Amino acid sequence: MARKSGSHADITGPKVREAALKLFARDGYAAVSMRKIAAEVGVQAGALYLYTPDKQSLLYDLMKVHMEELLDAWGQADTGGTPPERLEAFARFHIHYHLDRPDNIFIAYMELRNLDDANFAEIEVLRRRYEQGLIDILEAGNASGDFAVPDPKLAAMAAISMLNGVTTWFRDGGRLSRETVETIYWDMLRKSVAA
Amino acid sequence: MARKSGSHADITGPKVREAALKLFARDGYAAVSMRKIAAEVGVQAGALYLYTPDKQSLLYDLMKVHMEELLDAWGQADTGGTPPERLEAFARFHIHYHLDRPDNIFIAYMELRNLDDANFAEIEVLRRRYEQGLIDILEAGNASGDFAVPDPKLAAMAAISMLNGVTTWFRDGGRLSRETVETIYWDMLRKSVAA
DNA sequence: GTCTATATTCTGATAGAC
DNA sequence: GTCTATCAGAATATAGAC
Repeated sequence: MARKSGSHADITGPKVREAALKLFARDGYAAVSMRKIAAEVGVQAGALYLYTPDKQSLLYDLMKVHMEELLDAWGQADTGGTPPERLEAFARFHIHYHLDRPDNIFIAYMELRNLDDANFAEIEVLRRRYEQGLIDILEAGNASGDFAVPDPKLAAMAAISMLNGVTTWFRDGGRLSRETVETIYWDMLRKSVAA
Repeated sequence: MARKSGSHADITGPKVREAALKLFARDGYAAVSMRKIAAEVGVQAGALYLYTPDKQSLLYDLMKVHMEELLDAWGQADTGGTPPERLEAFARFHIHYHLDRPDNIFIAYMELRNLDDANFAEIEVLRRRYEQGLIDILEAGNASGDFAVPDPKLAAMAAISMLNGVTTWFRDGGRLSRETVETIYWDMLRKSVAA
């Protein structure tokens, strides 16, 4: 199949989403205009509407793909074992995955309020599913006597908040390596829920 | 001194900042127009410029006042003692203070990117001063043998991230009381840095 | 001190040429 | 598939009446 000259649907589509992700993460959804996204891609504003029905769908699609990929990746990384082993896997997975995708987590946690009601509800389901995975581990650890967590729901929120924070300050090439950071965070989390 | 009828500078000024705080926290700086702030206050858009030179200054003033009050309040709450005592005071203070001012912390942590460069630099100094207070406690605890914190800077970030998270889900009248939440968070933090 | 009116720029989105 | 041109409305901010 010969590619028609001037036809770039297979390239421009992904580039639009990449540009939107980058700019939404950097400046915030509301502060980014369709013209700025177009300029980042290197097309005119009108051309964007070949790839998305509107700006809101662009945000929703980015979030949905991110959450689905996150859930899928954690499903693969969660290879079982004792509750402490699973918790370590979760902590290391979460930090590692998010440090590789700082823009994604930024919009996933900061731009929820810019989703319209129906889209928000759908993303919220996926977000809660991810949280529930951690809650399950904490409850299993309580049952096995490895953990002493008075409220697994609260502890899960606290743990995720703590781990998420790493993306706000970590930079590759800084004072600490990823491996060191991962280990220190895991150590704090381990002690915080220990029996 | 008789008040002139129709003159409300002493009332409207604070109302403008209150309205801006509320709307910036709810919808985000970029999504809030001067017209919406004016509508919330009950005046016309043009009248706002009697109380602020522009929208950016409104955001900056809110952040600056918040950070200065936060630093001042922690200065009062930090009554000394052993490192574990001071850490407990910090944890309880931080949660308590922020649950009372959810809008303030929301903009302080979410709208930093909407400050222009000069304003950002000034707010960042205040933010780091607050963080440094916690780092000092952790270092004192390492020295006294109460804590075993391999990297106090990182641990301070992790702790603040964890504590900040409470504002994203806590609602008065929910499943858990403030006192319970405060105690559970403090317990997790205590264990996470323990020797 | 607040209003109305306005200047100017930008917004999301669409229509039609190529 | 991308462009130019354009619409209708909203944005920040200012000027001048009252």
